[in-house]
Amino acid sequence: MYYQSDTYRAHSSIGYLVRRGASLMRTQVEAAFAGRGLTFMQWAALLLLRDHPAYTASDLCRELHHDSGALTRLLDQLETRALISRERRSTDRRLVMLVLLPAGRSLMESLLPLVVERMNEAVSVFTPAEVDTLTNLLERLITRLEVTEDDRSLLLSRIAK
Amino acid sequence: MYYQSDTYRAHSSIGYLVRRGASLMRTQVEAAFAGRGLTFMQWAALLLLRDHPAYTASDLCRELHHDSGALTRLLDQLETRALISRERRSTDRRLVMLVLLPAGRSLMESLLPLVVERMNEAVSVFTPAEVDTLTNLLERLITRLEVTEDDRSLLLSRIAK
DNA sequence: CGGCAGTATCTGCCTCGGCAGTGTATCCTA
DNA sequence: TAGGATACACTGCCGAGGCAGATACTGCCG
Repeated sequence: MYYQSDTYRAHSSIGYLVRRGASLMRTQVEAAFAGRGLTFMQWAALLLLRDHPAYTASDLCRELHHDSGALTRLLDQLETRALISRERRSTDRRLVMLVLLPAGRSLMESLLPLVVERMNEAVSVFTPAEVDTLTNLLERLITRLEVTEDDRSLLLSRIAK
Repeated sequence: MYYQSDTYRAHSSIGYLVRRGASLMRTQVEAAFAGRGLTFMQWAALLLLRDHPAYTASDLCRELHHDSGALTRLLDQLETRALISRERRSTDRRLVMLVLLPAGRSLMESLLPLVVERMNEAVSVFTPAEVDTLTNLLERLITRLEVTEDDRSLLLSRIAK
């Protein structure tokens, strides 16, 4: 039992800190886009599509842990700007293959150094070992929370039946 | 330089991890409210008001690092539910003093153990020392990012003049 | 072949929060 | 002491994302 009810304060709780940190990191990354009008999630989608040319929309949804409805609209915007294209796969017409178009790739690659620079500024107060530690702790926290989330949705689906 | 452009991957970046963690923590905390219809931010506001009875709206805004417009609406909801009350201070009529009403206090205190339990579940994969480390690293990250944010807004206000 | 379950994508609806602007009160300074 | 600067709370507007349901497609099993 790390936290106790009678000494629990918002500002020293992981819940508050991680939320505040996420908000600041988002601002930090989006500042690197400098008027190019990308959101953090759009950026993340482009980055994943570069490394995984064979992704479908649901792959992306799963990897980003993003709402499927929100993802559809996000892809609409990227497609309108001709950064990606959608293509129904002929063998399974439910699937939409996503392709990073040249414009999308070049935009992504021109922004990447700027984003990396911002990220390095953010972690510039840490030693490399500390960044490793922080990364590791966050990964373990996420893994832990995903397990309980799965339990919960499993439970809900069982109740539904 | 911790991150490099040619090896940068979304999933191992602090930016992605902290965002994902914040989303999961929010879900985790709100699950503890079990149909009582509180949001994470409303909860945080009630918690701060318990510890600081003399807060004004702008105090809360500053402590929560929350948008002032969003905070006004959040307080509207809490006031409608008779959890808090607003009172204009007579000596400085710009200020709105916030008071945690008995209903708000009892709701907060009945939920607190549940929230603390959820938080403890979240950090149950860590040793106490590791939670300390994570807390410390997040606090330093936040401090670092707040500095650059201040620089930026200072710059913007200078440009405006 | 027909129905049924499961999956992928998309749409409508709603809430939350960011941003810019408004009105009012107070402070500061010439 | 008048007038501008600042602070505080609030409002309108808009975009992002969560949730539930609709639609389209596939695969399975009788």
